[in-house]
Amino acid sequence: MGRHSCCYKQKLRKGLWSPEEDEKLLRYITKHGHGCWSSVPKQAGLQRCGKSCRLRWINYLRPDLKRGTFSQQEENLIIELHAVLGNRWSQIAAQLPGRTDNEIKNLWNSCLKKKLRQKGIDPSNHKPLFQVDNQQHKISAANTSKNSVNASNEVNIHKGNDSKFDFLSSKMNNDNSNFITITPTKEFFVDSHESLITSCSHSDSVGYLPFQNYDQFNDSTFSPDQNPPTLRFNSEYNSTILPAVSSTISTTQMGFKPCTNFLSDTVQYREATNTSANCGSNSGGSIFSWGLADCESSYKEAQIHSVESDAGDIKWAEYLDTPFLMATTSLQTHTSQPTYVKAEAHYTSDGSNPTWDQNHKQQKQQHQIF
DNA sequence: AACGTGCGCAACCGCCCCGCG
DNA sequence: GCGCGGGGCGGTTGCGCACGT
Repeated sequence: MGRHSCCYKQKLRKGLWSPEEDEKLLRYITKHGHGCWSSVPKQAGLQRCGKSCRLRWINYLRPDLKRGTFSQQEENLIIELHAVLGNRWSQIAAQLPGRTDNEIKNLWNSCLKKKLRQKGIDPSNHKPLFQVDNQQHKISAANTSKNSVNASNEVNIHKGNDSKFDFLSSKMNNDNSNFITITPTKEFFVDSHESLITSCSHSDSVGYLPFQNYDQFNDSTFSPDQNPPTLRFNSEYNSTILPAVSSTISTTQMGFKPCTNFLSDTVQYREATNTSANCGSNSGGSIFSWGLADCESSYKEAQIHSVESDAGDIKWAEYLDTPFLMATTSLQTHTSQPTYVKAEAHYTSDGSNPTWDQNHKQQKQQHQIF
């Protein structure tokens, strides 16, 4: 642990790299590749430690690096990814071609955190700052609850003051259980644009229902070729979402919608998702894939089917590795039968618009999702 | 012009993980 | 199983620049 042995060696330069050093390192790696980093400085004739060389190469000399300021799309994407991945800068950077983890980390610490706070968002958990107080309130309520609810089913509910949401009524159950019953007074959506239910299961991520941005709330009827797809829960359900309170995180799994979209105004958000789509196509999938669900391009087929396993069984890694969008949420009906919905959006690199899989109608009937 | 302040960025530090002997 | 070294990552620092007073 601690310092690497190379750092103890004498006469090793530290600090800023000179153009001559850059030139030496660049020339060496271009010709020989880096191989074992610890041997690079010696071979390249540099008075640096291997780690320093590696860092310099990765963060500055690499030929595929993108220079210049971050675009709005990139910033939005970083925010969304951070909501999912937390401070896993290398994983975030992996989704932004030409950007380094260091660059993204710097941007986050110097700029994005500030922006989020200005928008009233806690950058550490992507929740509205005022919700922290509410959350504490709910935790107290939870402590009095007799019910024990699997964390994998937890979801926080934030009902904004926005009058647009009077189609939903919610109340705490009278029996002190930690449920909030949501009774849609008209059709109740899980919408790929607005994410009525959102969030992710990542350990540090906090999910909630971002009701703040419902300008585009879509109450149109679902159509197979609707673009983008909209998931809608049957209005006949008086749905209970489990549970209303959580001491830590919400883990209802909703892969296709990171919980940060409300940060951006609609235009920005659409731009961001389009970027995701493009990147997803370029990278052949991975984490961008679920972002594709929000996009209006780049994925071709989509299908909805139920998930047999518990929501908690769905590993976050699946979101990261799968080439598909996966949107999973749990919704417990009055019959106490959880309904898990998993949406997969298959995309292709040709940028064509998505279409729903042909059998989705049958599936939606079977599971009474729509 | 001089000074103070804030900010962005490059680089370092410290730790963890993993492979190897 | 253990120690060591390399690679990698996230957190932090400090330099240099821009800007305001």
